[in-house]
Amino acid sequence: MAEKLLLIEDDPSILRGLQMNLGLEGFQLIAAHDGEEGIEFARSQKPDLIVLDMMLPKIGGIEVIRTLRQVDHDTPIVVLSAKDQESDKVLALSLGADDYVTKPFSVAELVARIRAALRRRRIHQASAQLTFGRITLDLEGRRLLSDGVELESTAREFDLLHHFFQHPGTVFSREQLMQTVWGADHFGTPRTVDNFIARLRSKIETDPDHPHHIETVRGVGYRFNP
Amino acid sequence: MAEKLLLIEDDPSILRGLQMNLGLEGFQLIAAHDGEEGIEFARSQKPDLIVLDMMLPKIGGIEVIRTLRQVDHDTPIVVLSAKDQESDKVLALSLGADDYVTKPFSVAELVARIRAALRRRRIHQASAQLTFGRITLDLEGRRLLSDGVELESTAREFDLLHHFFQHPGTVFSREQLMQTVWGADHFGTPRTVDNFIARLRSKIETDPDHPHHIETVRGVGYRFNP
DNA sequence: GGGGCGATGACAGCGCGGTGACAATCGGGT
DNA sequence: ACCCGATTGTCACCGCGCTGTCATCGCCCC
Repeated sequence: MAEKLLLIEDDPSILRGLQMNLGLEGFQLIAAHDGEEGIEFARSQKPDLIVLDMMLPKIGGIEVIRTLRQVDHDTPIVVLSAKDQESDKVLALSLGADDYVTKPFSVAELVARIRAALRRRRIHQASAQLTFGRITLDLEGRRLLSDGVELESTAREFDLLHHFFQHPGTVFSREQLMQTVWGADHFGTPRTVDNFIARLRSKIETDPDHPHHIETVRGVGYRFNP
Repeated sequence: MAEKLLLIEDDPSILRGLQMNLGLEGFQLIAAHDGEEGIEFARSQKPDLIVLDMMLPKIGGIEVIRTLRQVDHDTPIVVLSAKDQESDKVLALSLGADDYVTKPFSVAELVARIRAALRRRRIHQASAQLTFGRITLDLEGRRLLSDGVELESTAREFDLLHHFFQHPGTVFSREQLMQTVWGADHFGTPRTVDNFIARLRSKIETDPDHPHHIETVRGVGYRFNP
């Protein structure tokens, strides 16, 4: 366990957010602040996966991927980039990046992609499913199943429920959920969380008026019960 | 409460500054003047967090981190260093330091990072439960359990009992409880405390008329007995 | 027996969460 | 490029239950 990730990210605030969130996810982290450092650490530290921001001072992200892939074809690379850089995306993937997340991104999505990339690379046979009660999350297909039959769920709904499934029994404030599911750089009212909770309840709860799985903790936030 | 910090700092003037400022923040302080002393005190004194200056005589900061992490992977380490030592920074973090502050630093920033590191560790700790007798507080789920079955409890009730659990056997005046549980900026009558004590007693005491856990100390306040 | 302190039940205010409607945004298809 | 539907996010209003205060009663200690 305890996969070692190399984060190549020059923006200190995003870096801190990543370190905190990915740290909580149980990853061991190494941080590089520009492309040069990134290449150096990729060689010296042998990370299990590299998270690379395309917007870098000095050497650009494309150049970093090219250099890395000259000596190492195996370590998965997950790329972060602004959403309008479509050309970068294609180029990065063709150079050997494994996956691509556009900013602003939710930590849940990033984590999902990191885990997926790690899983793909290893022959790690862990079940790509999380099940509590009659509800199952198919992580690979990003599908929500109840008793094996699919329930329609949107991206946010899935991410939110995924986060709850990863931390059953723990209370989260609306602010915490905003941070981890919507992303550290997202700004919005806490009320939005309520709405998605309501939508999830209407789908997964047997009796949405008396929810069992997603419980309200008054004055604090919400808790997921298995 | 009163977290114990170990300061490893050879410069006497910086050390004095840290002692004064961090002392005022309510931390308990231990000072080591070089790396050897630091390692020794880290082992003997079991501090809650270590503040480490990278510029040290004899053994360097990197070496100190490496040595500390061989036996102890948990105690957070916050590193101080001159701002141009970028490589040290990354190396320190990859060796297991938790956070990094560059000199010249503001005390406010250092304090913020210390508190963040302490909080992160507390969250990360597995056993988020406090148990006395048949009563258990599940801190992650914010649940109050008696013999393992959940008792309904409101936010305030939980916070108040949580405070008692953290200081068993200590008498608190109503004013102190108001300050710590309700918050320093809260204004209200001391009678409110009585009410919440009564509500807690009715829930957790076997015989609420002759309370055992939450004892009245006439003329003073209340005390929690395990 | 008296004074003072704590216990407790009642109650009013309001803060908090639930929810439906709507606006903004995204994305896919033609 | 345009349109249309789905998704996402915000707002406002409603209703409930927590919270805090008061008044009264009881009890302990002097």
